[in-house]
Amino acid sequence: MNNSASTSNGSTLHEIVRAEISRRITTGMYKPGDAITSIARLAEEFGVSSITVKRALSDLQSTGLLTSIPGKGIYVKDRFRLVCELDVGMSALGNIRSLGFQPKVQRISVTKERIEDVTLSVFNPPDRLLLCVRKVIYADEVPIVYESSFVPTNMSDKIVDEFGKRFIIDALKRYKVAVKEMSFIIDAAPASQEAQRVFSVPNSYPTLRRLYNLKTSAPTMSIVGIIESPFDRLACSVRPGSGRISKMNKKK
Amino acid sequence: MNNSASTSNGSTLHEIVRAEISRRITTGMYKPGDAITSIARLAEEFGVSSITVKRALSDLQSTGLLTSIPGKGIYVKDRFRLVCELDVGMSALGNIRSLGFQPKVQRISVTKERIEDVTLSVFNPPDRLLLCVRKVIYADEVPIVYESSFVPTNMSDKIVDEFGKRFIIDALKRYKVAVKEMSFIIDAAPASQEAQRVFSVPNSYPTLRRLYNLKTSAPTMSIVGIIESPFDRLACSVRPGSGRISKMNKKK
DNA sequence: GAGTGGTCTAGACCACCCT
DNA sequence: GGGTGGTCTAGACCACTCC
Repeated sequence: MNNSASTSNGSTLHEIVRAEISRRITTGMYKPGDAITSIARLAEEFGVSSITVKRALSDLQSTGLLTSIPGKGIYVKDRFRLVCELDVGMSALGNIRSLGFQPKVQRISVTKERIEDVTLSVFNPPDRLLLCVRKVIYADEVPIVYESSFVPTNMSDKIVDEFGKRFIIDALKRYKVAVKEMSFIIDAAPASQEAQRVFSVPNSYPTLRRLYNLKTSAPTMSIVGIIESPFDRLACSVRPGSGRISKMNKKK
Repeated sequence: MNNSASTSNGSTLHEIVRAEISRRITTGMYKPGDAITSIARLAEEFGVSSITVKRALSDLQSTGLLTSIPGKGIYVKDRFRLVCELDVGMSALGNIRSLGFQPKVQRISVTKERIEDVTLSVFNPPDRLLLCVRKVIYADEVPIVYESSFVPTNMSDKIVDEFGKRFIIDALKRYKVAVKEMSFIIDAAPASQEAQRVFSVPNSYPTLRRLYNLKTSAPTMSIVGIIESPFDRLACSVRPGSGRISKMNKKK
């Protein structure tokens, strides 16, 4: 390549190309929303094969810097991320709005199915047919959340209908259902197949997940679910209660 | 391919191959620790080019199912994940031990540097030279945590030395430094360059991160840092204080 | 030396978008 | 029709491991 050594020492060609494109993004030469130079041009410019450029750009899509639209070009992604408190993380609609974004909820499906996702088994959910509500939440038309929630089949239709319109917690609140207990597991994971479609991200795209288990009284029931978000669109803030700090390391 | 339609309908060839290999792992035909059939053999078996097989296997490495050792073969990864409470998440050594794993801490480096990572800027850290302690924590010789912590340069050498041997919180505790305040941001992110080396994972591998900000009294200081873990090795459990649930949705 | 995974290339084909 | 990204292929080369 004519751009000798340029940025960062990645030994391989596609690493060098990746670093250079990455540099052009961070320095603002390629701006968010813009299409970058086409693969063919880049291959010519760098003096490498087009496949090597494709490899570099593919990696940059996996790391969230670029996104491609087949037939059009490869674009620099907008860079904004919401940070929401975990406590209200499940009722982030107000949170989204207060941050200056326009929230939107779109129900994907309401089905009856068994829980197959193994990660939810940490909550020991019932192994029977449950009502599954799936929805997507947008901020300014950008999808930031994909949620699947599992509720008992005898749940009132009215409440289930609400589930598709807002976060579970909000829906329960509207119907005065008291939440008795609530636990979370937070983890990261490659985007699920559905999430890949919804978020337009490639196979191994990192996502932040919140798995939850709610227990309500009056009526008594257990609700579990998964909230999945692209890593570059949402983060959680947590401020452990100060009382807990002193309890730390009490194990065994 | 002779294995007609096999599993899951991915339209493209490498998706079909990926699904089939994935199936062989989940059904136990390829077992954790085992080497899978070589690329050349798979290409022959499926009747596709070796590059297509490589693509499929590469994707499976990105999703944590496989790991490769150049010159030897491609192996099925062991599947175990620690779930630790966020409160004690930073002093997980006892946690690791109580789960039946042998913990080990390895100090990587102690340097003086400015904070460059933009994600830490949410904590408004001081923009001056800080002491940076980097370390890796293992469970049964498997690296599960890569931590970078930034402390004031006037920190006592003895304490800094402790930082390299245990979690920050534990080190402070040992020296009776009181933690006044503590806040976390939890997010996901593609593995950083150093994490890729430490964890032997590819470029876009999903990791779970805990960014923290500690404020201590006697002496008064601010400590920030990042804890990075492979998504398939660690998750966090959080149980919001029950008092907080009632406060939910109070926004605006 | 045979086998392995990883990189790189040249070139073909397709589906798509925009005139 | 010309440009774009995405898939697939055949084949070459390298560094590595194991015997």
